[in-house]
Amino acid sequence: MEIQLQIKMNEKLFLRDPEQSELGKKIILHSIQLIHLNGFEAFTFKKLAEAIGTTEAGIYRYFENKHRLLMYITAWYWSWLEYRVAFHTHNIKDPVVKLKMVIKLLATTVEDDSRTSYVDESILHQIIITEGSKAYLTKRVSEDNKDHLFKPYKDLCAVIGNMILECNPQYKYPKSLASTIIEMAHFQNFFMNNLPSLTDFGKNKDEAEIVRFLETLVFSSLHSAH
Amino acid sequence: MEIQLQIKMNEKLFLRDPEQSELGKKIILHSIQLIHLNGFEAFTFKKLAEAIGTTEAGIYRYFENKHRLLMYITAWYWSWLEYRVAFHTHNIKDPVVKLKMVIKLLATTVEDDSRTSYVDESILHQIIITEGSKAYLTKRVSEDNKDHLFKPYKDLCAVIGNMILECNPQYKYPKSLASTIIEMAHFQNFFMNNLPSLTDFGKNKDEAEIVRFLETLVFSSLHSAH
DNA sequence: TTGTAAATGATAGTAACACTATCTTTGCAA
DNA sequence: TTGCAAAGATAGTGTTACTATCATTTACAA
Repeated sequence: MEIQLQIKMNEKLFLRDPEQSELGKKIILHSIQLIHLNGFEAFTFKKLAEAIGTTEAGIYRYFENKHRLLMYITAWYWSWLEYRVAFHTHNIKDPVVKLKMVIKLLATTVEDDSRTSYVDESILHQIIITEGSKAYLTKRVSEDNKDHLFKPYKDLCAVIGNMILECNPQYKYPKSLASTIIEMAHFQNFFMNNLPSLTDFGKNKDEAEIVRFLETLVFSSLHSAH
Repeated sequence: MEIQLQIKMNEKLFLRDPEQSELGKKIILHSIQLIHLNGFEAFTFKKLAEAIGTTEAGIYRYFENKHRLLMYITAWYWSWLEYRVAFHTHNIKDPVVKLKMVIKLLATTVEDDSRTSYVDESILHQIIITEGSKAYLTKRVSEDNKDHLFKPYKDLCAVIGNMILECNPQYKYPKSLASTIIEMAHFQNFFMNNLPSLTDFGKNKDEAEIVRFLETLVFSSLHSAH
């Protein structure tokens, strides 16, 4: 049984849909690899074009600029994660169990999903950790937000926020707690690997510890009488 | 009584110490303003030189490149904040009260400190929220870390981590909780103002609510039996 | 089979950016 | 007054971030 997973992306993220052509898929595949290799700052369309075997102009037909490409990639990631969350929490009734699953999905290394041939999810996860927040930490956030370019992130946050409310309908900050879980799942991972003294996981560098930290953080908030 | 506040900076952050000359101080003052105005990506040494009334070459005598200048500014901010934390928690014995003070200092708009003539702290606070994490979200983190360029941030984190342990010596993740407080104080502020649906503060846009959110987050963790 | 349009390839060019080099002037101190 | 560091002035280089144009291939439809 061969299933293809296709994610519908906001059309404002691209000039030409990269999923609709070989060149487009190559752009996604190689940009993820190159950003992972050199970091987003050193990543250029010229290098990307060389890696693919096309020219700069070819890339520009798909993406306005490299920041838009980053936004596309991050949006894709959050959409894919929301799908995974839906899949893995399906049929689970206990909201606590669901929330634990979400934390695990967020904070644990992912394996490449063979149903998406042109995206390597394990590398993607790595670059979202380091580069993901650069998608919105700009002067253009509000404009981009009006074009709904961050919708996948916000949707995921809303899903998690609702689970939090299921756990404790009285809890006052479901959305902020949700965005905290999302961001910290990534930042604690980055710190663990790069600035370990900002975490308590430096010795073992074990993602499972991040999961435990987030679980205590979340569930003591939700169970407390505040 | 006129007191000057001087912060000793790591010498690897600059080529020539900006605090030791008029031009240097102008570079700091105007770079903060320009980054605040246009964002870090659009900020260039040429624009900075024009704003100051000098040339690009003049700036390059002080800072290797604009990323180093950002690192200098953020390091300065964290040092200043650590000083403020020390000042405002001095003579307070109750660690819970101390920790609440820290959260307030982190999450609340600061006023310009008149003892530092060449730094406008209220603008500085704003740019650290948006640009601060770009100082370390790079491929060079580990190298830069070896040169101790993030020491002020790590020191602050350690100070907060110790307060956390004072509150509850059994708590397992003092450093991760500390870095979570620091990052979330800023990110929730950014989200509140730019992507409000990621928070529960969108309506009032009131920093006091961020403080309350962080307090419940922190103290339910510290008081719980986990 | 040919016609047509879309996608791609190939090449060129521009303005801005990120530097580096060099030479001159200024200020101030021994 | 000489000497030296800081700053000013000017120029230049390679790269980046795009835009434009025209030729070639492909795909499918008449």
